[in-house]
Amino acid sequence: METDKRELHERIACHPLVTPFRRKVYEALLEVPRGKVTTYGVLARHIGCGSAQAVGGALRANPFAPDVPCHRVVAADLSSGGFCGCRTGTEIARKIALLSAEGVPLDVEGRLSDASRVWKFGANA
DNA sequence: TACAAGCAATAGT
DNA sequence: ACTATTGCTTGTA
Repeated sequence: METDKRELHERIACHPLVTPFRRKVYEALLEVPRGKVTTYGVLARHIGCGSAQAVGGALRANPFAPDVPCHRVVAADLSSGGFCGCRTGTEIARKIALLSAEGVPLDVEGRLSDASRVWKFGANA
């Protein structure tokens, strides 16, 4: 039994710091199934934005973590990217652990071992 | 309201 | 490896 997604969506909509753009980012992120990841670029493109940095900026201030699985977002290079505003450190180790617990194989460097684990919106598995 | 700087990135040189 | 580009957020004037 999982959390009511609708409630989470309403929670997002009610948040004062959440702009329409951020909301798109979070909702798109919720479309990524467990055991899969996505990249900043793909996610940005999916929400109609050409800047992955904008996505990064939105996730950096993600007030819904880990309800919004920001840890399922990696860089196009398959590197871990960042987590909770940190690009390296204990937080990243936490991100790796979370992904590993979801069935996503990560290298000891925090890199994705299998590129096919990347979720492309519309390209089903 | 207007302007400038920065960001968990990516692509191209 | 480095620079340029990208769209959005935040802070300051």
